[in-house]
Amino acid sequence: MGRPPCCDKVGVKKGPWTPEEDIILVSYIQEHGPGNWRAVPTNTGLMRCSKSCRLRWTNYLRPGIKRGNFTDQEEKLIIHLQALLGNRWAAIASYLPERTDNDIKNYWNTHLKKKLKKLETGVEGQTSTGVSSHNSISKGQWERRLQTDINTAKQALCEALSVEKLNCLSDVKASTNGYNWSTAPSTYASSTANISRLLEGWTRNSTRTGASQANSGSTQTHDTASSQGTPSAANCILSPEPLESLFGLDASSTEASESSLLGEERKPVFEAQEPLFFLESWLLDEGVGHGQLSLLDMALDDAPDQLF
DNA sequence: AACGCCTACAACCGCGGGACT
DNA sequence: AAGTCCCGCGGTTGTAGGCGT
Repeated sequence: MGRPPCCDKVGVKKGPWTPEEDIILVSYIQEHGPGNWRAVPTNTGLMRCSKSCRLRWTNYLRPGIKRGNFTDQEEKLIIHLQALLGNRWAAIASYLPERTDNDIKNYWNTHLKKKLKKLETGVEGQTSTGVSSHNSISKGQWERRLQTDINTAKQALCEALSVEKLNCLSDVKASTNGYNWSTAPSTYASSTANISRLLEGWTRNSTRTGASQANSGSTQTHDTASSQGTPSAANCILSPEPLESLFGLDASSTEASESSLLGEERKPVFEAQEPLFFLESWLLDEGVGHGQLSLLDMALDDAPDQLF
């Protein structure tokens, strides 16, 4: 019954990865493609558990990852999405194809949380309107608060998009059609820069062979999202889904959205499947700052096409 | 110059869902 | 059908580097 056990925990190395380990891992993935993580330690001789290998790949070595400072636009987008989705970092990361969920999570915990806290205490004095404070307030209050959060975030997002829209879109497109090494910041660790060079050849090959390759290259770089039935942002950009599937507005998901609005937990009001251009459409069509239709309304309405 | 505190981020841990046998 | 395991996710921790005193 079942499968053989995962990597035995005896002799498993922990702690920071060395450049040598990185190269071994990258070389292996270059040859076999990501996935089947259980086989990685045994086949490479790495004294790491499969989980650790996967984590190292997805959070650090994977091509197409943008490192370094978050832009204002990214920051605002994260704030906005966090207000909408809660701490669903993987879902949020699907809107920022060049950032990993771990990165976003860290950035939220270290920067944005404090930033928002400061703003709250500064602007609103003693009242706390934090995104996580809804547990202590009534449902009606929470809904109104969420509405305010969304409107505020929406305005910020619009500002960000209007300023950096072109850059953003070109970056996103470039990174989805091929790995955008030109955006890699200079602060990227020298060891991984070497690995980047190593990968460069591989990614060129991968993008050349393109989408027909089911198990390697660009189609695998976002396997985290796609393997869970949640198309990555890259996939969404390249092949937009019908609206119904984007918003999950079949009976079950609408029900889920409604229950999320009334429930204890902050859940997404739409499935995290469509990236920036959905948000842009939403902003541009609606008119920011004075739009009366919110995402809450969207979720409650059964007519998604009225948004566009 | 040395020390201690703070910040940022890489990595680990535990859990849940789904796949596999 | 049931047991087992893999994979991915979110929360948390450990540590290195930066900064102020």
